[in-house]
Amino acid sequence: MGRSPCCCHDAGVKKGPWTEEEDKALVEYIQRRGGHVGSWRGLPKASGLNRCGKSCRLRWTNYLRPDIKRGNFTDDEERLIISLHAALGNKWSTIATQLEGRTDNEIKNYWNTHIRKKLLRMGVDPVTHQQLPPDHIIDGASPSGTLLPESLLWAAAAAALGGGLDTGAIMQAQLLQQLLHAIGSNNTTTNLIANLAASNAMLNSGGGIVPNLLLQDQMNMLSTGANYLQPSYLGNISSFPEQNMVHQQQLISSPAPGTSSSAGAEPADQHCDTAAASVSHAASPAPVEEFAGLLEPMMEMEMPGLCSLESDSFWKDILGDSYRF
DNA sequence: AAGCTGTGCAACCGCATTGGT
DNA sequence: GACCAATGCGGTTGCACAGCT
Repeated sequence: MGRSPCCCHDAGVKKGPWTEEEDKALVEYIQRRGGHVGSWRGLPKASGLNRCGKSCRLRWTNYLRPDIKRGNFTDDEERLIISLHAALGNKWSTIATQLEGRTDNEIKNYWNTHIRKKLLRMGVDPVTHQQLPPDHIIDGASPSGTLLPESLLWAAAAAALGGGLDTGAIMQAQLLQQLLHAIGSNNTTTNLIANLAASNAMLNSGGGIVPNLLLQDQMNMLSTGANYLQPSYLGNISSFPEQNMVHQQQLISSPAPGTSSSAGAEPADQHCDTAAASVSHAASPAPVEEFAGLLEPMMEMEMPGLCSLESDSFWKDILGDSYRF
């Protein structure tokens, strides 16, 4: 694909930090045009700036735009970033759309300078959001690189969504996580239904994904009841080290995967592994139909808002993908 | 006080993607 | 479908500053 030579390579174009005068010229020019830039490439000439159009765009979108929120990130914002990163990876621009007033560059910087280190300190791989092996925790180096089931699930969800991110879609993906977990664990049907009902009620209770992620009491619910798709360490970010110790102890004392009989109180990550392991060796010819059979008892219950497998191809597609993994 | 080191962040670079012809 | 221009995006760099020795 032919790529045009960038004006940034012109010898006379200024680089480096912007001056107040340049900022003023850029802001005034854009404001004169009612906030509509038109062509960034033509902007420098039209505004009298000796800058690359690309540089102008960056300066505007990352710094000068009037709706940019400055200042420290709140705990809620931090939690949201981690959750979204667990779901989306380094899709900073997509993540930025969920944080009003924050730019992708700002979030990316904050991730690299704060959150990433914090996760490493507590023994969580910032790439996979899974617990690091004990010998990796101290130095925080060399993430496992293994794409774990939760990531695969999210990848499938993201693919099914066509790369878009909307509240309902995330909620569906989260409910799917719950469903897969329920299948993978040795739940009784009653527990399965209770689990699903809990997560479904939670999904239906909020106005959107953001409130669901942010409300502390709901976060507490996650760690004590329903296995929602939040990294388990999100329950209380301020006590990462303490939580890590508890988690380590759980890992040491917990029975081998697949032998757990408790339904709800364990970290979602572990359950996800179990669920996916169960799912992955399910060599049945028609996993989606089999799954539909599991759901049959629930269909007699009142679960408003829970989509049906017959009517929602979203579920079929993702489940199919998940089984293929 | 001077030098060194680590940190945070704005800005840059280059590939990917999109849209028009 | 091929080509090109423009923009979007994520990784990386480099500078300013603070803290430490």
